[in-house]
Amino acid sequence: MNMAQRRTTIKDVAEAAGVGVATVSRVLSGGSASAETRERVLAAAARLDYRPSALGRNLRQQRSGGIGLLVPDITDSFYARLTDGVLSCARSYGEPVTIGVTGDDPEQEAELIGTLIEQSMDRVIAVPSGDGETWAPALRAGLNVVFADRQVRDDVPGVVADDRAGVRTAVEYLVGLGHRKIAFLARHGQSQRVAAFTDTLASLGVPVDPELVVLARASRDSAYAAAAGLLQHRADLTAVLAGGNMLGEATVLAARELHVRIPRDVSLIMFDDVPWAELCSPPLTVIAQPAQDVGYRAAELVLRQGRRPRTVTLPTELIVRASCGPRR
Amino acid sequence: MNMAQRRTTIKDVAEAAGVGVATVSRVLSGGSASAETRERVLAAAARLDYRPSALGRNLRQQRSGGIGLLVPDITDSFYARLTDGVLSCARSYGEPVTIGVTGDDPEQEAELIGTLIEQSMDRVIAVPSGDGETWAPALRAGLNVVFADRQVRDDVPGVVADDRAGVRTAVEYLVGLGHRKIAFLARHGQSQRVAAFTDTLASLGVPVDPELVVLARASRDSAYAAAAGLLQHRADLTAVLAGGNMLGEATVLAARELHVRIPRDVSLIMFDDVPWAELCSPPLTVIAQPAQDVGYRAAELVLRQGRRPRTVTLPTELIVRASCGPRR
DNA sequence: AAGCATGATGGAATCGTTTCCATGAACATG
DNA sequence: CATGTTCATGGAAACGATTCCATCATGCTT
Repeated sequence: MNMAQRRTTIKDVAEAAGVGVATVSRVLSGGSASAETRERVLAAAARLDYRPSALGRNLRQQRSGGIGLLVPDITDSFYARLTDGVLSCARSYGEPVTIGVTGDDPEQEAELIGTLIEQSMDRVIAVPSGDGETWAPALRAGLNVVFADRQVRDDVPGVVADDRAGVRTAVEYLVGLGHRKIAFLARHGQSQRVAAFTDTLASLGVPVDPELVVLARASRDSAYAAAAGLLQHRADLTAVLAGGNMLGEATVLAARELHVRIPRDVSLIMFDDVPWAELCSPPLTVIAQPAQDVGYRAAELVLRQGRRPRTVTLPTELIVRASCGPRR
Repeated sequence: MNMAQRRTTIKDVAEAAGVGVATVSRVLSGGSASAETRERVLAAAARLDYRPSALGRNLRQQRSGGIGLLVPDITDSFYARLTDGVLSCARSYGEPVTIGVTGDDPEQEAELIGTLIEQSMDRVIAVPSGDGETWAPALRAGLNVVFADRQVRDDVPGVVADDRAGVRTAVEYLVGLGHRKIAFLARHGQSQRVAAFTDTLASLGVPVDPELVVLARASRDSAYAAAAGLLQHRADLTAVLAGGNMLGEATVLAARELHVRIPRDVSLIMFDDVPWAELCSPPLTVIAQPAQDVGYRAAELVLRQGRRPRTVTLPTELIVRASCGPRR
């Protein structure tokens, strides 16, 4: 049997090149060495196909390479794109990324943080669940954290999309079309967006009906229940703003089920531009968020540990397709 | 400033409990110890909030915890769900997962494998790109690999969806509706599916037109180009089988662009059931694949290193919606 | 030519854990 | 009582890297 042979260590290379281990280490990490020695060491390393063990290095240097990434749900297109951004930045630094899904549950999040600490990961990008209190112990332990998509603590740098502006633009657009009874279908914890929603309505002189703000949990079922309930009980509704692609999906589905026509009966704007928004019938008007950029910038922030700005806000964009019409 | 203080080590716990480090290690990993000592150690560990360093452990034990996961594109719903399955299984074992995206490019794949080896990851789940030759060095080095979704080597266990059966069912369904000119829009490397496609046509006595098998690369652009080309140049076409959700998306988009109506002008069946398939207009008939299960089973395989079956094949299912009609 | 600066080099310590082995105590058995 | 057995325990050696420090050779300056 082809048993796993012992991996080649720095010691093997040193022997093969006829030098000490210190010299090998120096040559390989760009320290000073004579041209001849350097060549011998490099040749030996290549010949033996030597790869330094990250374990040994990290143990010695008291810092794990690699960055941890915590997202609520990798299945959600938004977080998948965010993850893609993180990976693409991390790759250019040669840093491995360890990922975990929190299910938007602070308890699971805390458990995952524990795992990361055990791995000596000192750099973490997270879409935080809950109120951010979960992060207090990790921060005290000196963890280098950057929040993405949501900002729940002032003492942690973050990268977010400008959802306040996104909401404002969307609401202005709907009001401009004559809508007055506009519902906001939001996920728990999107208080920023809810605030922007009511603020904008108020500033446009449209009466705010608190019952038209409906909160759902992160699951598909919860989203559907919220959307269906809204469409059923509020026949006076003329427009819906969905606070995420899952909520948008649920709204389209519920509308079809209940024979509510979009945009003829109600107009719909969805947060986050996903590929299927264009395939939908009608194609959905959306507030596009730069999900990949959010991830990329967050990774930059956590890798360049020098200066750390408070919060980076990336622009959103209203993409008008065909799911909104004038008030019926 | 709250500088990152030294982490508490096993030595600290030993001192606090008034025992040797060996005893602490034994107590914490379930070895034998007197009841009184055990209690003292546990108390000290809890008091100091001690977490053993995975780095130290792994270095000593010559095996990195954790499993590596290599997928072509995390943005693709199929691979995202597969990843979700891997994560959910890995979590129940308490194993961290390090993820990398290959872009379906053997070169990037090789680079990522190198990174994993540097991390001393000895367990890897991969959706292999190319012909699997990339994996020869890693296997020789004793890496514990499981393939997912594609099977490109006989000497590596794998978990795949039964795409041959899926293709057969789909083609039989289309032929049953009267279709004769059926195109297969496939990604490079899906030779299994292509073979199943032509075999099924032949067995049903339908003449096989090699020009109706079109290959695209993994990108969105390439998929669109292939779909558009097919619909433009083959006006005699009556049905399309799309070999993946990106190809399906491209077909719907291209059809809409070219004013080809689905299912009136051409019928469409898409591989992989994604959430938006139901939102599409018309809702898409699909071959559902158990993406999450594929990931979960692959993780089980790589974690239970005992017996290793050759290949696990999971069933696919034809879900009939509204994108197929009788031959026009 | 002596003294000094410079630069290459290797030995050894270190990181935090597990695990081998020796030690000693307690206990049972003859 | 002597001897053997069991068991808890702690010291020390690994694991594979980096890095401090001492050593030595070389070249330059005075």
